[in-house]
Order: sequence, then structure tokens, then C-alpha cells
Amino acid sequence: MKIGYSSTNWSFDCRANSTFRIGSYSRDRFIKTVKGNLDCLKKILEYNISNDILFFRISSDILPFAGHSILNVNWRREFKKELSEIGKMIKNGNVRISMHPGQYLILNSPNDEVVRSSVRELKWHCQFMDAMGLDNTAKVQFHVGGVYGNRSDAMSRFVNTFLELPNFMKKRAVLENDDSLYGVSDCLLVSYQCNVPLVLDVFHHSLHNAGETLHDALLSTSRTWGRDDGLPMVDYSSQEKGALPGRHAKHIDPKEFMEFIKATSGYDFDIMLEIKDKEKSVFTALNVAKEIRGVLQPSLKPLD
DNA sequence: TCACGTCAAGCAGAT
DNA sequence: ATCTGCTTGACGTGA
Repeated sequence: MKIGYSSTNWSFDCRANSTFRIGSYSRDRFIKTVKGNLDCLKKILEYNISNDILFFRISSDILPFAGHSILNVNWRREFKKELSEIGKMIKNGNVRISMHPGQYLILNSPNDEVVRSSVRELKWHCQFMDAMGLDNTAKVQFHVGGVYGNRSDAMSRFVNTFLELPNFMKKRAVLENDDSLYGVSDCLLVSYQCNVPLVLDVFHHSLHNAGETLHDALLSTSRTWGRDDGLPMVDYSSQEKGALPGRHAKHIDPKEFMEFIKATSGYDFDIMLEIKDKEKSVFTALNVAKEIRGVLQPSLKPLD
């Protein structure tokens, strides 16, 4: 079991997700921004490794507008050295990486242009991971998409589009249940047809489900992960008290998390915390998990 | 330096 | 018809 956080480390004054407005796009602006992002990513990874935080979700803003037609920089060539170095840090540190492109990646849209841009978006995320030399346990997660008034048609469109994707994209892709349209049971149907692993979002599942228990959901999603895919990934967050249902908490609730860790004692998986205060909540969660489960995963420090 | 309107893109549900 | 949330606040103009 590894526990991680996404995008930003609030202990640092650097950001690995700096971006800019498309109106201020230039070659130079892109290169400067990405250079800053990659430098900061290195710092975050060093910090994470020395603190036994071995799971990290890299923001899609690491390469701003990478899927947009405005882009005229060959970032794989431009940042070859940096990407390869970061990849070695990740490998040497026993770190797991995920990415989660935004709400505009919709493979099942009835609009062809939306599908094409979604494929471009997925493509660069996969190329980015490939450029770092990451193994097949590094994943790009996204949702099934919209319903468009006909769920089974919408699911078929997803399957058809997905099966046409090249292998380097298929092997990185993982689906995640969302909080209103496609729950675990829907995602499982798609998962079986596409042979795509399924991330269980515990919080979404609590808001939108077909009556399955947490145990059912964890068992069925865990089975979608093949040997090369690594441990199943689970997204976890708490409800912000007093806010509308669905609002993520600012800090993890240690008691709730302990209940979760106890309730899932028969399973091993990696947990991505989707909680506002980032690394702070990870420290709390790691302490809880170690208390219940003992030693988790050691980080492997680089040799030199 | 700060406030605050806006940010590439889609979709569904609430108001 | 318009607003909100999504995975995430931050960019950037104007004062």
C-alpha cells in the first residue's frame, strides 16, 4: 500500500502545475513554464521519497496546452534529458505515478471533434509517461463520459473508440467511477469489454452506487487489475462537513480513514487522497495506515 | 501589490 | 436560460 496526493505540495513555494492563458502562448513561454514545472516536480519527488510518500498524481498542467493545436514545441525532444532524469528518480525511489486529465476527455461523445481532441489529450499524457520511461503501473485515469439520453449507446461508443486506440494508450488508460453518471457497476461492464482496469473512487461510490457495499466494489474493481498493471488504485476523500454533498474536505478525517483502513483489511491497493491540504493529509493517513497495517512500502533511495 | 473576473474544451443537473 | 461542479486554483488586467 502506498498513499499519495495530487498536483501541488503546499510546503513548497514552487509549482509543478504553472500554466498561462492561451492568448499569451508563445514557444518561449511554453518552454519556460515547462522547465519551471519539471524543476519543481523534481523537488516534490525528492521531498516525497524522503518522506515515504510513494504515490503522486502529476497535474495535467505540467505541459500546458500539450493537446492543443496551438502547440509548436517538440517537448519530447526539448526536455528529453529532464524527463529521463525524472523517470530515473521515480524508478529508483519506488514511486508510483498517475495522471487525471480533465472533464474534456470524453471518448464517448457523439461529437467526432470532441472524440478526436479527447484522443489527442489522452495521447500526450501517455507519451509523457513513456518519455519518462515509466513502467505499466503508471496510469492515466478518466471517466466514461456522458449519457446523451441513451446509456447503452453511450457505453458502446466508449468501447468502440477505446478498442481502436493504439496499444501504448490502452495499456496506460484506467477508468474511474464518477459521482453521478457511471457508477462501479456501469464501469465494470465497460471494463470487461475493453479489458481496462477500474479505479475505485470511494467517495464517488458513496454518492452514486447500485447498492453494492464497499467490500463488493473493492473486490470487483480489484479484479480488473492485471499483473502488469500494479496494485489497484483507489481514490479517497472525505466529505467537507456542513457543505453540500460531494464537496471535498480540507483535511482528512483520521477516524473515518481508520474505519476505511480497517474495513478493507483483506485488500492491498494504492490510495490517492483527493483532499485540499495535500501532503499534510498524507502524513496523517500514513500514520493511521501504519498503525493498523504495520510497515507499508519502503522507498528505495537512489544509489548515488 | 492586490482584487477579482476569467480561464481551451463538455456535460448534466439544479436553479 | 443560466449557473455550478468536475481533478486543481491561478493567470493577468486594471487600479
